Amino acid sequence: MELKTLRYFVTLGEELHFGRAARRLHISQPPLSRQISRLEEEIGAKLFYRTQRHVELTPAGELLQRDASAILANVAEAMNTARRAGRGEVGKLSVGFFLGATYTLLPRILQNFRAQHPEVKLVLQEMGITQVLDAIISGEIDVGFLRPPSADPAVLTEVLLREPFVAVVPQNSRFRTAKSISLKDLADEPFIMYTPGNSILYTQIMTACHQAGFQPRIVQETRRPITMISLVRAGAGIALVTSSVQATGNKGVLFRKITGPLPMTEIAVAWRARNPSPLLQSFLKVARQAARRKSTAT
Amino acid sequence: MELKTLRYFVTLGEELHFGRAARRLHISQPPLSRQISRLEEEIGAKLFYRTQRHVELTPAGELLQRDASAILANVAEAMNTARRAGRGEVGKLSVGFFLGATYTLLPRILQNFRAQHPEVKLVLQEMGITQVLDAIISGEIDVGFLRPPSADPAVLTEVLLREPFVAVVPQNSRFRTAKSISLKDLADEPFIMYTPGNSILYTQIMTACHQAGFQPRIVQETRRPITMISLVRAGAGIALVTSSVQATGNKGVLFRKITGPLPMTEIAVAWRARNPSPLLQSFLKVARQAARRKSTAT
DNA sequence: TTTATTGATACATTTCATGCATTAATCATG
DNA sequence: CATGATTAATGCATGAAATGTATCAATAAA
Repeated sequence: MELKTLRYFVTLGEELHFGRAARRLHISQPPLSRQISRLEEEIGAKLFYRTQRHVELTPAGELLQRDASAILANVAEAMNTARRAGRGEVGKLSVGFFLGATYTLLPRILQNFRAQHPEVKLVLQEMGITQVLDAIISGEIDVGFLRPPSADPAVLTEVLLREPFVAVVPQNSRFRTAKSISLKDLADEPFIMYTPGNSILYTQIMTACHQAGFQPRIVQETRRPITMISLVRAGAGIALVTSSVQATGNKGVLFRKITGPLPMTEIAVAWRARNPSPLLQSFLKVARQAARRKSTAT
Repeated sequence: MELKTLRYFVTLGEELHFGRAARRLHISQPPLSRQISRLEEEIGAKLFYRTQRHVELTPAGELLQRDASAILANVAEAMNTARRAGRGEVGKLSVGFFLGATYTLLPRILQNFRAQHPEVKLVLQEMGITQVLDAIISGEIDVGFLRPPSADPAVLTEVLLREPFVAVVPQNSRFRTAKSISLKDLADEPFIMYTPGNSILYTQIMTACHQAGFQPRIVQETRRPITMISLVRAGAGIALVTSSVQATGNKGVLFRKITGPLPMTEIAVAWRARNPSPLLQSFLKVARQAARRKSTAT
């Protein structure tokens, strides 16, 4: 049983005339006759009542006519779906990310990607930076956001965003009139700090303070920048956070630029090497575009 | 796009190994490679990631895999349905009948037919005898029940049942002790009669009375034997009905055999000549069987 | 480095649908 | 009633397309 036969059958079922049907199919009449009778033989039932003057569908033919049309439509649709999937227009993409990517970068990327690929299902998972790397390697996610460096050679990374640290100070702070703050001016301030565990930021800040010649006095530790800001607002001390955190709102606190030895922190997108999925490529393209626009905007 | 190609694709998608898949398909490996790449070309997207060591489905391939399996299953099912329809095991059959067939004959036929062909949809329509004939000719129904004769040569009929008339008399009738009644004994009784219009029974009864030497005194006319019985019960007169009407129940009235010139009435099944539908043939077969058993039972 | 495995390619072969010519059967027309 | 036209089926030669055998290229394992 081949689709060609079904197409012949459906056309003949519509025309009910071997000559006309053959013409519509761009073949001559004899092969159509042959194919139809071969089909009838294969099914083991007459599909057309035919005299030399009249062609009509049998009950069996009528049933098959309906089914065959549906099948042909399904085939066409399946091919179309596969074609679009090949161009990265449909499918599923799993994305893993750490908290720091959620402030400005990720929302923009997701928004653009959804606009360009409305039929792609995005599966989003928040996780720690190290978990992002593991998930990429294990194949649990197709693409992830993390802070470089990532050691694994099977994972490719590309820095999307470089952002400075900013100081978070209370509204009544002595820094409230300053446009920027030198890092060593903070030497005597109580610090609200990232948890040392899985945060590269902790290392960056501690190193920078060391270079500036002091050891920060840490009064509180937390993973979440939002919590830091709340604590600053409550007067517990000052904090250093990445610039993008400002996007979450700044009621009750002030953000100030930092001068001194603090490096920029980086957010990178990462994916499994040898993953030629067109969806992944599309996603990376959108991510790069969004990052470019974001960078200029900052 | 042909089903053969889809079958190759599905098998390869299951095996993920050209050699094994080819073996399962009873072909050698090269044609499989060719067919798959031809399919990829046609769709315009890679369906497998393949190195010389590993074969894996692409996202597009995975989608098509699902669709293709479903399509192949649908094709198999469609062929099966058509095959069974060819044997008269599935489909639709429209049956038209007149009131008189509904007492004993039709229920038995339908019950047997439904038991033997559970997947055949029966469309039932009650109509007058003349309408049955018209509906057969027009193709509105496939098979009908009527009282012969039917004039049309395009319609074949076959008598299924011959039944006598019986007299319906009130319980307090002077005939209550009689085992049978001679037709001419009814000469002075008030008659409850079929409507002359479309009832052959009217003609039969009137003719018989005439032969018996009297003109019945008609006090009431109705189409429905049930109504006649009600009227008899109410004391309006006596009636002559076909024997099978007794099956509807006889509370309050008595049924008595008639002797005399009254002929049997016939119920026939009728169908369009040149209707080779296997369903029709099955139905006729069941009808004949049911009629034979019914006849002996009466 | 060697050997085995696996998918792709080259070419001859076979299979099978197709087209042309013709036949048989039915319907319309004079 | 006979003739011609129409339509589906059949016979036969042709051609296209899939198949099989042999082979190559690339990778992984020993």
